[in-house]
Amino acid sequence: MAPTTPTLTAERILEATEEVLRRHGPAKATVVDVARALGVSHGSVYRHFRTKAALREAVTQRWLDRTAEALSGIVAETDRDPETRLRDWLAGLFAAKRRKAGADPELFATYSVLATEHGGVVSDHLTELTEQLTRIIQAGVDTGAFTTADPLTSATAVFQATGRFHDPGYAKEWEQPGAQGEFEAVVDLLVRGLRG
Amino acid sequence: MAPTTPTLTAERILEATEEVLRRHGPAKATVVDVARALGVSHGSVYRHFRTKAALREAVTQRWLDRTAEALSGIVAETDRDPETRLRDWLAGLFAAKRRKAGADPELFATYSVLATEHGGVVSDHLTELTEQLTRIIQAGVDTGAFTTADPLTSATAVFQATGRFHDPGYAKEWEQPGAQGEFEAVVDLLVRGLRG
DNA sequence: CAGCTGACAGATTTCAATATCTGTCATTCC
DNA sequence: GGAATGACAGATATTGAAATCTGTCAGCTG
Repeated sequence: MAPTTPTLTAERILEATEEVLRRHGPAKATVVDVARALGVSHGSVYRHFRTKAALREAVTQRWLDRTAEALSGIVAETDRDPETRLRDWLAGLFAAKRRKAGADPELFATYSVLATEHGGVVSDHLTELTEQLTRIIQAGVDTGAFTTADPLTSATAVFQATGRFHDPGYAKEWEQPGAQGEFEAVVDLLVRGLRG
Repeated sequence: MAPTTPTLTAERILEATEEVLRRHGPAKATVVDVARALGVSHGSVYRHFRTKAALREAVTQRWLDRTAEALSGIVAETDRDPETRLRDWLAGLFAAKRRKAGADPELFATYSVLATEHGGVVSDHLTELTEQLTRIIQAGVDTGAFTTADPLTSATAVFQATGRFHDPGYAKEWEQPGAQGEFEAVVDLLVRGLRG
């Protein structure tokens, strides 16, 4: 059959939006640009997303969800030692962020701007990650590896204490020589604290 | 004797600069404004500071030095228990930052901008604070309260892990309900880790 | 008729002319 | 004579008019 125009879906729009953001940056990426990239009028984009802000929010959520999903595997490996899983989870988060920031700094900076624009989805993302951490710490309490009165409080503390190694605001420092060692020192201290 | 025009000193210029920054903000504060506030020509200001950047850097350093000096007292109290001093030092840093940010948010935001403009003095400031922390932790190792292979590494880890409670970038969150509790949870975890 | 288009009003951004500022230095003032 | 001034050139910031964008919707198209 002859090549037919693919249907305009939300997913295709999000892909085009990411591409436009990569090319133009957050300040200059317009809905008209996205429509042009798809070969449709900008009115069609508004059929799928009520506002430009909603479109940007959706593309931001998509990006954050990828990170959360990549880490959820470690949470699910309930046969493995909780302390090792905790270390792997934190190292995985740091490595993923550092890799993204290093591989395409401009796109990373763009998503950092989008994230500050859409506090709501970021907040949900952080809640999701803290939940994952809570499950690993709870597993450690169950095996006796960790001691804590409240796994959620401890998970929040661990997540916040490692903020320097996952908060995009610190991205510049992730490539500096001492960063990996500093990360390990913080994790060691926190793990020792959890062992109680 | 009759009231005479006070001599134009670097200190008077720094005071006027802070006032101009408070009034106009970092983007609109000019050297001409500072000179006008002092009733002199802007050429006279350039006699004391080579460039506008040097003037801004000096006023930034002055501000950072006040924080470091306020905390140095706790380091000097060598007769007190190191764990308590560590907790007091961290709580003092958090309280001082939170108070400044709450009392005059615009001036605080202004100094935050200046700080990012002048990485060098900030870097020195952070080194100074980490040194203070190192001395407290070393005291704890000496009394047997703390266990660590390297007090400087541990001090760096403690300082970075508490970044959310002193880095100006997080100022908005310091006034939120849970902040004090989250701070205490992080400090408890870190202190437990230091006890080893 | 479900989805797409493009003209439109109001909001936002761009751009170039204009004004202000930075940093220098020959001259003035005490 | 040491400190201060103010005119100046080049750099930076402000402003307002013109261009573009956002979001809507009546009508087109397959």
